[in-house]
Amino acid sequence: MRANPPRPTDAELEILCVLWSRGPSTVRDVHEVIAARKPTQYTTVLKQLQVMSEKGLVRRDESQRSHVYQAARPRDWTRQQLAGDLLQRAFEGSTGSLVMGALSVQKTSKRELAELRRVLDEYEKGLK
Amino acid sequence: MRANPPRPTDAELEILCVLWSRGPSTVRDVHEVIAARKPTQYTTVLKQLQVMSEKGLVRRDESQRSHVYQAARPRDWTRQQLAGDLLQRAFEGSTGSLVMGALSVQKTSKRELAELRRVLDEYEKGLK
DNA sequence: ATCATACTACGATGATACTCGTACGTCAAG
DNA sequence: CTTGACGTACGAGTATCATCGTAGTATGAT
Repeated sequence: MRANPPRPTDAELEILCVLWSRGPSTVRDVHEVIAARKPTQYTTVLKQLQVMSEKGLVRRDESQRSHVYQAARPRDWTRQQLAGDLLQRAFEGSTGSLVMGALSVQKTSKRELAELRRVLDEYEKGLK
Repeated sequence: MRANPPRPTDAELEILCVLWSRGPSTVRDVHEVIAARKPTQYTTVLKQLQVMSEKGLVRRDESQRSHVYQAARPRDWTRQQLAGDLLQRAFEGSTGSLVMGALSVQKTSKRELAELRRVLDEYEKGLK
């Protein structure tokens, strides 16, 4: 149970996504979702969640026979960490470059572009 | 020398950044830059570069006694890969969320915001 | 020729990630 | 009370990452 959790690994992030979308879940719940995409043993997910609990990435409620796990940090907070981390490691802190990179890899529709402008406006409003 | 190189690890990315900024470099060149930030042995950088060469992340010119390394892929291409990868793994492919995350972690100035709008405009122009 | 310097090659080590099998406990139905 | 279904705990195997020490080779200066 470390105080501030480390950057989640690939497998851990996949599990976190499930928890974020489903809310508090049992191992069985998570396993069903994961195994649907890629053949995975139940105990693999279990072990993963135990480790994640150790790291402080998830919280565990043991009051039930089937323990219930939930993400320790909200989705947007974690996303922010990951974006900031990549920003530092690969983009020299240049937000513009990151945005450009994201735009060019994913075909972004006109609608989404408008949405992005709205995001910028909103952000600027909260700035001053 | 794998055909399409895998996602670079943290240490590898750090070295790639040096190569991108310096251009073709010897191990010594790279080591000097790396060691300035964090105490690191020469042979660590050497080994790293050998492995990266094996993976196809860098190319090696052995014609000189001191081998000369250069990044196998251009900076922007790699950045795009990384952004796209994160986009898929953590942001459900939503560019808007990624941008939002990037904005909120790094204090972005008004000037940069204007720059970002320009980036959006330019991207849209090339779209239709 | 000898010697110090600079360079590459490579094995070893410890840490972490990921996966799975096995052991074991609990509980309800028969 | 036995059995089967379901749950957790945990050790172990394999792979990758990151770091470094040692060995050996080439080069240039004395």
